[in-house]
Amino acid sequence: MELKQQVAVTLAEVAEAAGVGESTVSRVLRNHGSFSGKTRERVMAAVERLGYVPNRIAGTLASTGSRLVAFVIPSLSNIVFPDVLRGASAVLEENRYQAVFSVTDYDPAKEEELAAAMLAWRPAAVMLAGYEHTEGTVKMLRASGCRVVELLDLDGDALDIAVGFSNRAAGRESAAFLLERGYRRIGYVGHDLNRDTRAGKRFSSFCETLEARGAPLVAREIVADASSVENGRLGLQRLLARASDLDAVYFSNDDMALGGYFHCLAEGIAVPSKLAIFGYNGLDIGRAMPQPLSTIRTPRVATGKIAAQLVVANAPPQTVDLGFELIEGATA
Amino acid sequence: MELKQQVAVTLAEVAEAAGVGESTVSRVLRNHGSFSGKTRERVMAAVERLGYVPNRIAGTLASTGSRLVAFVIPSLSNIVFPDVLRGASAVLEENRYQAVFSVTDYDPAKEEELAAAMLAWRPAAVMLAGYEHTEGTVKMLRASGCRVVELLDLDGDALDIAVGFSNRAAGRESAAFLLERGYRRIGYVGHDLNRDTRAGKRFSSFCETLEARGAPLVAREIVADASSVENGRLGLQRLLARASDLDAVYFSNDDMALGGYFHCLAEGIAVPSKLAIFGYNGLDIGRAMPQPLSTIRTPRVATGKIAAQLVVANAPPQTVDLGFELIEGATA
DNA sequence: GTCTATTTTGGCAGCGCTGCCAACAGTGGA
DNA sequence: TCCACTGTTGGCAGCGCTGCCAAAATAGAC
Repeated sequence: MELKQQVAVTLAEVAEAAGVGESTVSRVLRNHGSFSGKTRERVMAAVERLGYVPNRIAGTLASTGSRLVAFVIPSLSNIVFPDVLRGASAVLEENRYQAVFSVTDYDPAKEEELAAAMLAWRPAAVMLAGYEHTEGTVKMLRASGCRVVELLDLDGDALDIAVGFSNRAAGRESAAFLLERGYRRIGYVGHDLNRDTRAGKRFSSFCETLEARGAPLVAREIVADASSVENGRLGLQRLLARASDLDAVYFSNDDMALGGYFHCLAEGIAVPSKLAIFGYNGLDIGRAMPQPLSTIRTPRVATGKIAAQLVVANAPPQTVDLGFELIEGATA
Repeated sequence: MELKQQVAVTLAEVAEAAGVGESTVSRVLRNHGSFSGKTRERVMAAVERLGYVPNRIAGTLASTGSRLVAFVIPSLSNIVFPDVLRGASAVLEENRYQAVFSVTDYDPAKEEELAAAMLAWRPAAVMLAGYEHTEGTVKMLRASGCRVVELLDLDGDALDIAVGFSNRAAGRESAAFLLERGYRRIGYVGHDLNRDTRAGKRFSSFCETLEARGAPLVAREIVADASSVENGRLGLQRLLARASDLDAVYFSNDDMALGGYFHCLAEGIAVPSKLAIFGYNGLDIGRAMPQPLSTIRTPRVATGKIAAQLVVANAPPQTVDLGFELIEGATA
């Protein structure tokens, strides 16, 4: 196929071809320092002619900071994280930063391992989900000297920068909403809470609110693996098998809720008159449903965007609460 | 907050602390070359004590190849690409490779720009979606000497490695399926085809097949922006407003199809007796619908996985057809 | 035309690591 | 005891770039 010309063109070769010094080429290419217009042209011509592509590895080593931003995220199946990446990547690309990522699969030990691997690239910042990290991870991040951004959670103490919203508040407001609508026999269908600690926080504050108002959770069904539409459907089916007289169900997220809604459609359970459904995330799909999903819309893309902006601007340590929005749909 | 100890620990410091030479530390850490057990222990103790994190930037510069794999993908909203990343990232992490990505937003010019930025990191491989690249991109990739993997499309000529399936075949089989089921007045609802060239290929071979069998496409509706459930719903609504007597609609993907299904639910259009719906992608959500979605399941995760494996193994140039599976759901 | 202020330029020492090579042990056999 | 061998080890020259500094060129002032 193509012949691998392993030997890439170097700065020195460009300098020679343009008949100038290396540092001059470097200055021209980075548009930094001073040089004459004539020099600039000659350098650019040589760059063009040789097809020179600067070596950022060398550049980063020689200068101080890298323009890499490392994302250590729990999952790519849960749309939340692609959304965050999407918000961040636009800002990063504009500012000529590069996004690197790895996926922990919600495993703190793996997070530690991957964070270490990331730090080896000396990134400008490391972005992580939430506050629950191993001691080792925290120690490493602290010692690294690079910026740390914790995303999508505000219920805890930030290491450096935190951007997101309160999951506890989300759980609380969801409960309050259902109670205000008059639901009293409320159930829950969720996915693995030990791993997804943010879902766990929502659930526990949801339950606390219900109890405080005298209508404690009636039943719950936790599916073993990750959240999905199918698991939501299955979860609701199982929950109703055990507690058929529920009047509302809170789901760990919109995917699960959609599954629950499908179950109701398939079984002819009237929503919300017979059973109300409430989700979490505010995915676009919820708006397109025959009955718009009642849920909480979270600022996922904005979280990524703001996080990236703060990193690019090298902002001081801070916590940014982007809030969330309760969507009064037609399912609860 | 945390004090930034900008000065990271270096190999030399570890060597000094352990009372050995730099190369010895390097050998121990990479488990490469020979060294005694005693030396190993002393080195590891020093590493632990100082909290040393190797600098991969320097390592990569000094050695030949980098362990970076660059993904230049069109979108993160379309679940297809997170799925591919997911498949790849597991393999890459196992092999201590690092994934870097950027998002082109389906813009070839942006792809060129971003590919150039990626090449500056001297990645081991660049992964791109499909075959449609600018001349500049192709030239750059060829000259770079790094592996190039083109994903999710096989209808064209590969630069180096290609992994995916034929979108034309997918369009053809979708058409054949609908025709065999007896549908004759078929419409199409899709999203921006100029940008998503793979959707364009599916559509054109779909139409060709219909025509060849004497039942040309009756009507089509192309929504302006990206695919989404809402756009699918809206698209079908508009399409039916113009052509109310269709008996089947082919959607550009499952998101769009789901939107169409929701429209039917909301309007009381019986599926599939009054109107059949056919999608593309085989998302999990389709299985959980009250009526499972008829669609084509594409090997998205596997595409990422195989691509990563080939890169890790430094396999020779090749084209891998992973095929796809037609799902006979209940909507067509 | 001289002299100073300013702009433009090149040389070169690193950045932290790897890879090569030479030096230095141990080990067993003669 | 000496020799050849295998197993360990350290020194040091880069990898390709940036940043500093001094030198050279140019411009401006008189």
